[in-house]
Amino acid sequence: MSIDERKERQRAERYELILTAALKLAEAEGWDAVTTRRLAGLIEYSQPVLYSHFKGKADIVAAVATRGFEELATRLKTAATRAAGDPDVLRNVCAAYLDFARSRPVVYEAMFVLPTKIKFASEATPPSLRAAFAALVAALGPEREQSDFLAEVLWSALHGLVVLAQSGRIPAAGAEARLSILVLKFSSEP
Amino acid sequence: MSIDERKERQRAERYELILTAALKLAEAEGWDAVTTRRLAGLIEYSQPVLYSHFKGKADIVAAVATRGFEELATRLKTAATRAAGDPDVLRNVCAAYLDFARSRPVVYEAMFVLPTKIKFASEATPPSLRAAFAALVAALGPEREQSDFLAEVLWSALHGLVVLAQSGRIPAAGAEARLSILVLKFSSEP
DNA sequence: CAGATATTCTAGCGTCGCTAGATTTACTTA
DNA sequence: TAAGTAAATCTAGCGACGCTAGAATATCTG
Repeated sequence: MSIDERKERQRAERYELILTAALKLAEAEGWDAVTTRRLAGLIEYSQPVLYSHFKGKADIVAAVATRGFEELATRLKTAATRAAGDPDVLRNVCAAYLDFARSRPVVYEAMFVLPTKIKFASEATPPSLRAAFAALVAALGPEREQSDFLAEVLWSALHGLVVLAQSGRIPAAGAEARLSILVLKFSSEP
Repeated sequence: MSIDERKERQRAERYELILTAALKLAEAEGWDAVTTRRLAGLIEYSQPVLYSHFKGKADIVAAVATRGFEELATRLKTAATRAAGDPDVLRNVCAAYLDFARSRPVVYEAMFVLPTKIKFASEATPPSLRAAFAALVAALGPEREQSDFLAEVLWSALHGLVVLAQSGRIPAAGAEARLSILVLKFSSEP
């Protein structure tokens, strides 16, 4: 059965090839440029091969997004532990979120902007996504009332800052000042 | 020159016809369903007629968005004056923002989500958009330091709540609770 | 009514996501 | 090793997209 194993391995490699090609192309020219034809050209296979790995273009984007959830969760957890106990935990975690969005804009877009079938806030939510959200909750400090709602509002603010900045709707300058304001508002006990 | 006036009037009517058809179609089936072909069919003219009024599809969306800015500005100003002096100004204005987004989701999408060439935070920013932002600034109370940054963070939070809810990324339930938290955080002096 | 001008339409270009069916490649068996 | 089968891959094409050149029609002017 070693032949089948090799085939399986080669398929997995080609799967990776597709994902990295999609990511590189999106990073270079945006998700609009990621067409099935160009992707097929990049991996040097014909279009239908893509469909033997993914259900369609949306599925490829979703796969990139899923990896993004893992990276974001890791980053947030790292930021939280590095500043554990510190009064700046919240600031560190928020900064990590914003840094992630800044450093991987197209991945962020795949995760949180493009239409997706990935389930949020349900049983089918990917574990990495739950973990990322849990990191936000934790950063807000010890169990308060309605800490889930609180975390959702914080997340909304962070997400708003990211997308409004990415689409040029708020100026790039002043990001630090906005972060400070946000942290101030959310760390002070009412 | 009355003939030319009639022609001008008819052109203006057809312009309106296009915009209302686009809006209705978007409301019924989403912006993806708004194609130049379907739009042409709805107004009972051929496709190229659309291009004698608008530079392209994006231009039509932008026109819908521009009207949305006016409506939003009006709503926010009304909410502000109705509760003037009241300690609940902020809550009222935020609620008005969220209500607008809830009641006109596709218009909101055209304004703040879909890619657009409309300029934000620049000299070319439409007056209605500036007015809407000014209403947010005003709702935050008398001149504080960095009130523009503060308003931008508030706006980000509101926008985040809207888009994450609209895309199913945070649950529909609990909107009231989140609004309360947001207002609490932004109204308390640090 | 004839000619000029403005308006509208037909038809088509190149692109998209996606897929049926032909073809080639790889493996199995006699 | 050769023939036959199964798996993998490709060619070619469908219908829809935004957009436009140039033909056809309607409208106005002299």
